[in-house]
Order: sequence, then structure tokens, then C-alpha cells
Amino acid sequence: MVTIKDVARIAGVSIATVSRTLAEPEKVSEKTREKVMKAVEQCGYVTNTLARNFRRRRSNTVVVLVPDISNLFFANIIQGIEGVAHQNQYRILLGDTQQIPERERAYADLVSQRQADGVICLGRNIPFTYRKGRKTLDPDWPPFAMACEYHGEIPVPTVCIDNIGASQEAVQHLLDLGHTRIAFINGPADSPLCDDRLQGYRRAMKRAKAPLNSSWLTSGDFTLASGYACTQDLLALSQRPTALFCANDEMAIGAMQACRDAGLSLPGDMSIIGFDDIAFAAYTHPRLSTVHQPRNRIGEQVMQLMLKMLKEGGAGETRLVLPHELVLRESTAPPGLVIPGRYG
Amino acid sequence: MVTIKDVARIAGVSIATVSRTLAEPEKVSEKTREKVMKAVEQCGYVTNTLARNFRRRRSNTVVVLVPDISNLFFANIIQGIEGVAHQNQYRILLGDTQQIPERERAYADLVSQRQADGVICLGRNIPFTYRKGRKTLDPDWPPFAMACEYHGEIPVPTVCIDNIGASQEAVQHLLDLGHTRIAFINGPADSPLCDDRLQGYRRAMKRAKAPLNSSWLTSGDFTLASGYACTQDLLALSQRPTALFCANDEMAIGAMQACRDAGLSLPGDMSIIGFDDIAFAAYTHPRLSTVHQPRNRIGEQVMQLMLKMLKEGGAGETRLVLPHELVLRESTAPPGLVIPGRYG
DNA sequence: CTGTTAGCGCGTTCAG
DNA sequence: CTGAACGCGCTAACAG
Repeated sequence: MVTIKDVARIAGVSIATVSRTLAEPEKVSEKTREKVMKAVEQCGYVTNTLARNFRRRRSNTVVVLVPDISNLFFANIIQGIEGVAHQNQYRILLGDTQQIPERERAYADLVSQRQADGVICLGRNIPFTYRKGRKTLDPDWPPFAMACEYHGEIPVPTVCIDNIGASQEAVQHLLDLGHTRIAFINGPADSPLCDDRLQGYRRAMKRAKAPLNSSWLTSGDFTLASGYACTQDLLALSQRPTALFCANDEMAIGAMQACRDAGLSLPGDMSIIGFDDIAFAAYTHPRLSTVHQPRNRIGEQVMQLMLKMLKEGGAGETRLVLPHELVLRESTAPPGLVIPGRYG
Repeated sequence: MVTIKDVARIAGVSIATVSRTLAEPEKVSEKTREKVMKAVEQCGYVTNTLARNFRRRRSNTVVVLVPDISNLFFANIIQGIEGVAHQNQYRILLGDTQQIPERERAYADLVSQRQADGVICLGRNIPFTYRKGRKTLDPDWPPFAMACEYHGEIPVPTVCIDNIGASQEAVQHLLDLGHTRIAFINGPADSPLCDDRLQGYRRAMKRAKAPLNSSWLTSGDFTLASGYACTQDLLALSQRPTALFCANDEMAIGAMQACRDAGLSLPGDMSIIGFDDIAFAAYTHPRLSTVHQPRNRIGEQVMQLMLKMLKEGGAGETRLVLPHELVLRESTAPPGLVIPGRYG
């Protein structure tokens, strides 16, 4: 292996000069710079970043904890994170946690082991221990930020959208179309984000004086299959809903399939609205109305937040709320509407 | 920061003993082991893996180059890779290259910088320089493996499926149903994998003595939108095909939408078959027939391959071909078939 | 502007 | 079985 010493020898300078030339070329005379660069090329020297990181006591790496990378929603967020990271000479260590605490911990521990400088968490579990009831950020934690999800008690720096508002708008849209029997397929109950979406649903329903029927509240796990299963349950109800709000697009697409399999026509017999606006939403039949989230920007912003924390040391207390947008396509219509010859 | 020195001081032993206790506990007397472990807990010592890696001259990290992480197909492969990596104390550095050579190089360079020990490439571009016409693996390359894609000339260790065979089977299925006017929406032309799929298509058509019409050969970029656009072109042809084979499911789903928008009924007016069997394929309308690839296993196997190369040093020459499977759902039917009242 | 020196935290000899 | 000592490759002080 060719090291900085070899370069120094060949160029006839000290290793410190080589180091400087590479890190801060402007602080070196043009003549020596040329000598050094020539020597570098001649022997094919490449900086041993591992050694540099060790010396500088940081890794220029950020761990990203993803609950499930096969969920499309996260992919775009990761893309945003990765883009900003790359621009700033940071690397992304990917942790697909599958919500398994052992894995969450294992990845978070990489920071104490100096393999990473900070942790970005896309799921809802905080991978560090904290005293129940604690209301402030633990100063012992490494730079830490969340995206999409947030923590109920601790002011973790977070980038997200206004889930209550977005959810309320989605339901309001169904109400505006004339629906009152509106069911909600939410995500896992232990998620603050889902709490908020539920709250938005409740607000809209209450404000419209629409009936709140507890059997219309179901929850899946954000997968296609769970959307399908929940919808089957809803369709078996004697008081069948006429509209369906799903906490993500996957479940909405699962719901569409369940409706079709039950012989319902869409959107005539059932209006469905999703959440996220993944690419597939514009390619369903009928095209899925949904709430758009700026996924790339969420990722970019949370990485920017992380960079700021890394640079300035210590945790910020930002809570960045990015704008969402109701995207109306074809899957929502007034109740009982029949579009002749259009949708099966 | 608490280092191994602190532990040694507290336990009243030398740092060498602490190091040994942590790495090879069986080589230390039980008494000292207890002393050391107690000291470790007492002061909350965590091994500085960065320092260890530096010393051991390896990072226990593998770079994974992904052309586009927002393509669902890759997500499952990454999951497979990550699972095996995690089990073996390896980390995954994620490189979303977007096929940009600069990024591919930047990530591959992490190996020469000792930030990573090997590179797994899911795309088709090799991120190292090689002499055109070279037929052997360059001994200067770091441990390197590909999944899904492969290289035409150089025997890079690869895990994939039999794309020629799989493609041929898919087309054969359409032929068996009675189709002869079968169009093909392929992926990018410069991809060996797509070459193979085209070859499979050609073989099946030739064997069946079906007409090969060059205007039925189109290529997209694996996105929903490109599937849609290609299909629009195909539908505008005077010699319109009755069946469509798409090189991935996304394009097939785009194709379905284009057909519906053109007023065709599915599968009556157009049979469509995809490739990959992503989760959404079972939730389209009609459900998409496709070729299943064992994505998780591909990822697992390629990581196993990488581990083997890392352990034994030097590159293997394995080419692992995993089994695929034709999955027949609802999107393929005999030409002109009308299923009354079923599909819009 | 450049060179000398002193480590970063750990693993690994080699004596004892 | 244990400890002293060295050095991995690099950067950061400081002195010149």
C-alpha cells in the first residue's frame, strides 16, 4: 500500500506538506503543490480515509434507519437524503430495521462505536434509551433527527408534514362529495403519525357532524395485503361505508382490489383516497386520489438538518413542516355515482 | 471519551489484557475476565470500531451501487443483501447512482480509500476502468460482484436468473394463448440483461414462426411513464399488436393504463405480461401475469458471494443462476376474448 | 510557507 | 496467562 510517506519521499517534502497540499492546496506554494501532485500521480496515491477519519474522530457517515426499505414511500426519502449527503461528502449507512428493536439498537450503536456521526430515523421508534416521561432531549444522544414520524414527548428535530391537516383535508374532500359513511384504514396504532391522521379524520367528521362509527376505524400495517384485508372486514359490515380513507397508497390500492373482488364498481360504489402519492397512484384503475407528500424534499431537509447539527454540534430543536397537497384523480366521486361504461 | 486505557486502569490490568478479554475471552483467566467486564460496565466503555478497523485495515463495510433505489425491484434485493450483511457484522453503504458515472466512480473509490472492503453492483455499469476487449478479471480490482445484471465480456461474479429462458417462457405463454402479434417493451438497449430478454423474445417468436415486426420492438427505461408512452406508440401502429411483453412490471402497469385510456378492455383487447413480480403485480386490474424473480434470494446470494471473496481474498468466478417462475394471473388471455361484465 | 513532533485508539508482537 | 512497547496512516500543533 502506498502511503503519504511514499508521496513525501518522492516529492522530497515532509508528510505534513503532502497532507496540507491535499486538504488545503491554497496554503501551499504553487511549486511544492506541483511537486506533490506529480508524486501523487506517479505512485497512484489515494488517501486512506479510514485513517483520516480515525484521526479526525469522525466518519462522515450517517446511519439511516428505515422500517422497511421495500416500502416505496421511504425510497424517495432516502434518495433525498442520499443526494444531499453525497453533495457534502457524507455517506449513508443503510439500516433496514424491520422494526426489530435489536436491529435498531445495533445500528444506532454504530455512533458510539464511531462508525457513524449521526442517526436519521424514518420509523417511529427511537433507538436510544430514555427515561419515561422525559420531556427534553437527552444531551448524551448523538446527533439525531427524524423524518415523517415524530416523537410524542421528546423534542427531536423532525421534518414532516402537517398530518392532522392533511388527513382532515382528505376526509373533507370525501365529505364535500356528499359522503358521510366514511371509513378509515389507519396504520399501526402505536405511531404518533397515525394518531395525527386519526385526529384529522375525527376533526373533519365532527365538524361535518358526520356519524363516527367505531367499526369504521381499522388499522393495517401499510402493506397492500393489509389494505385488502381491512377492506374485506369493512365490506362485511351491515353498515357499509361508501368511502374509504387510507393512511397510505399501498393500503388504498389493496382496498381497491378488495372492492373489485367484492363486485363493487369504483368509484361509484366506493370512493377511495390514499396518502403519500407514490408513483403507482397515478397508474391504478381508477387513478387514485391521494395526499401528496414532498418525499424527496423531506429527505433533503432532514439531511440538511443533520448536517447543521453535525457542524454546529449539539441538537437543534427544529420541527420543519413541509407543505402537502391534495391530489384529486378518479377514485373519489359522489356516493352512488355511476359512470356508464367507464369503470368495471 | 472512555478508551481502552481507562478500562485497563480501572480493572488494574494492561490494555492488552482488555483487548484480549473483549476479542478472545477464552484466552484470559476467569478472574481477570470478570475484573475487566466489571470495569467495562462501570465506565460504559464501547469499542471504537473506527480505530479497530483502522488497525485491522478493513472496514467491514460493503458498498452497494443501485441505479435507482426508487425502483421497487432493487429494494428487495437490497433487503436480502442487508440481511446477510447484518448477520455477518457487515455494514451496507448505499450508493444511489442514478446511472451517473461520476457517482458510480465516487462510490467505488471508497474501496481504495479503505472506507469499504468490496462493491456490489446492481446496475449494468462497471465502476472501474478496464481495457476494452479485456476478457479476464482485473486482479487490481477490489472484491466485486454483480446482481441481476452481468457483464458481457469480463467474468464478474454474478447472481442472476436465466433471462433468455424466462423471457422465452413469457412470450411462449402468449403464443400458447394464440397470440402472434406480440410486441415487446424492453429496457435500455445498452444493457446485457435486456439483450438477453430480447433474445428470449426472438427465440420464442422464431420457433413459433410468428412474424417479427421491428416496429413492435420498443424500449423504455423501466418506469411507469415509459411503459405508458411506449404503449401509446404501439397502439398508434396500423398493425396493432394483440399482446404485450414488458421487461418489468412497472412498464407493464404503465402499459395497462395506456390501453385503458385508449378504450381497450383488458385482457380482451390486449394481453399484457410483465417481469419481476413486484408486490403491486397482484393488485392491478386485471392482476398482472409476470415472471417471478427471487429478489430476496438474489440479494442474499450475492452478499454470500461477497463474503466469500472477502474471506478468501481474491475474486471467485461464480455465475449463480437462480430459478425464476412464470406467474399467471389475469392480464393474459386468448386474443379477442371477452369476459362479460368483468373488466372495464 | 514548511518541517518536526506528538499522538488518535486499538491490535499485536514479544518477553516475562 | 499477562504487560510493555510499537506502529497502523494520518492530521494538528507548533516552531522555524
